[in-house]
Amino acid sequence: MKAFNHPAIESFRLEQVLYALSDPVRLSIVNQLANQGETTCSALDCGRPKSTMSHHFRVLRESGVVHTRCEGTTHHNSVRREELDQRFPGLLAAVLASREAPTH
Amino acid sequence: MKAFNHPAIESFRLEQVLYALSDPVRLSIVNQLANQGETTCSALDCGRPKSTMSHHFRVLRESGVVHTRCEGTTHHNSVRREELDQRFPGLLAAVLASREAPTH
DNA sequence: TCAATAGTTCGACTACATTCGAACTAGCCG
DNA sequence: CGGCTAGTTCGAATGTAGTCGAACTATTGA
Repeated sequence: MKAFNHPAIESFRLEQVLYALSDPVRLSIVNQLANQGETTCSALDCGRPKSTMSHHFRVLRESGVVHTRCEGTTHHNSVRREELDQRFPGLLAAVLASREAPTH
Repeated sequence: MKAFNHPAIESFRLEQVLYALSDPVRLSIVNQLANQGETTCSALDCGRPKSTMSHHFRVLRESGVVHTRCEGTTHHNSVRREELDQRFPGLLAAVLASREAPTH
């Protein structure tokens, strides 16, 4: 398959990134990628069909959050950590650190 | 007017906060509140009718981002800085710091 | 060449968001 | 009381997003 067009850092838009991260499925994807490093689409279990997952990966790619590397028929996804941190310092770290509600 | 029900810190949900901040109008509101401190609804100029602004303030209130204090007929709005920072450390700061694209 | 696998794209459906005008509520002041 | 002002709520119109099955593309391997 052909490679994807990933947006350049300068064209990242804060609203778009926040929107991409505001969906539970996508937030779960990003958390898993952040924990496991590069991961294929099918290795993430979100209990949803491929077409749905593909849609969410596209949203994440187009916002600049995720990079997809094609190798044969498999797609290796990773979080664009350095670039996100350069453009929006501290944002990703804050989001990743805020997964769970505090114990009460 | 009667006071609003503001959610408690424990019930803040990350997705909801990110979603609230992912709208340009609401992001503008939050930025203005962060800069100016407590501000009335009408003091914010977003070029939109009252009903639209009221809707956005409600979204911001219900997500926990904004607190509204009623005094007579005017509503004083402010960002719930300490509580947000307690629940999602660094998130608000990162969002507020990321307003503009870098010079290029 | 044929089948299997990984993932995308398309189309349809449903649900929800944004927007705004109009009507409403509540407090203030003459 | 009557009018003014600040802001909410309602309802309708429009747009957009999430979901999924079905069809498709591309690659690997027998």
